[in-house]
Amino acid sequence: MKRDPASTAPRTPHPLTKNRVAAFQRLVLEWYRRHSKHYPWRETGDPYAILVSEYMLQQTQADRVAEKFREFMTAFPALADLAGADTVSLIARWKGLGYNRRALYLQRAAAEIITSHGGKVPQDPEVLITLPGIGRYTSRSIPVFAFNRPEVLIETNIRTVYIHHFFQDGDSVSDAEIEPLVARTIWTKDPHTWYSALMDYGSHLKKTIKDITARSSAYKKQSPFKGSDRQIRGRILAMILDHGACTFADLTAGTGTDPERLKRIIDGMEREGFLTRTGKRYAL
DNA sequence: ATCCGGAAGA
DNA sequence: TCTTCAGGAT
Repeated sequence: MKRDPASTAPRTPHPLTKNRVAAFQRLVLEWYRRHSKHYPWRETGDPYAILVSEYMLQQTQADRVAEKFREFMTAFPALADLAGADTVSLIARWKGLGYNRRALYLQRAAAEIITSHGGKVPQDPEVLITLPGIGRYTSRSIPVFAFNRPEVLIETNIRTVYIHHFFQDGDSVSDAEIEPLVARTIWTKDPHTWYSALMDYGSHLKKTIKDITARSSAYKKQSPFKGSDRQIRGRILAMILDHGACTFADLTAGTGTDPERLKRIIDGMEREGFLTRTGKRYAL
């Protein structure tokens, strides 16, 4: 059933009374008490570790991040280790997670934290959002999970919970509609636990019930990966990781890409800081 | 509104 | 084979 976009009538059927808030919190927390998953970033009090995990978790399944996170933290145990790392070992440790420029952003953020914030991960979302690779969501998720601050968080799993519970028959539900509900229902006694519970529960709902996320206005279908520029970019990075510096001819042959297109892609990667050209060879 | 990865489940 | 993923930058 489609909702009239011009309608401004609230579609939440009942006002969010204290009793209803408490009941919702009990439901989520009780579910979490029985089904909580354990992740390495839930066992640390180190804000740097939370920072790393939040970058890795952007658009990458938590179950897939867990092992990569452990390896990454072993390779770069502290902020300074990451800030001083060479690009090869950085990208090598990131390999498999996808969206590799998150690794570049993360390293630049680490450097900025050292040079401009006294080596301490900032607690204020308005400060965090100035760092590269940190947007609306991550600027709040770091304060929640590193400092247990009661910020308002909305991501795909949380969205799923609120759409399922408060917009039963709603279609194209916007984040603007969800946000006040999230704000009103935060379990302020322990925001870290609260949002962990919401995320695990939302993940479970998505596996159980079909197409909840499709009812969000934030829902978009992705463009195909096969044959895309980002597939070529992945191949370029893999080649250089495996063989070291490569010539343009190496890359055309190795990636099976016509020169004109490859040139355009390489130029982009140079601008982003993935590649440096010395003479005829491209390296990380 | 598009682009950015690549693994994993269906 | 198709879909999704603890989003962000341009």
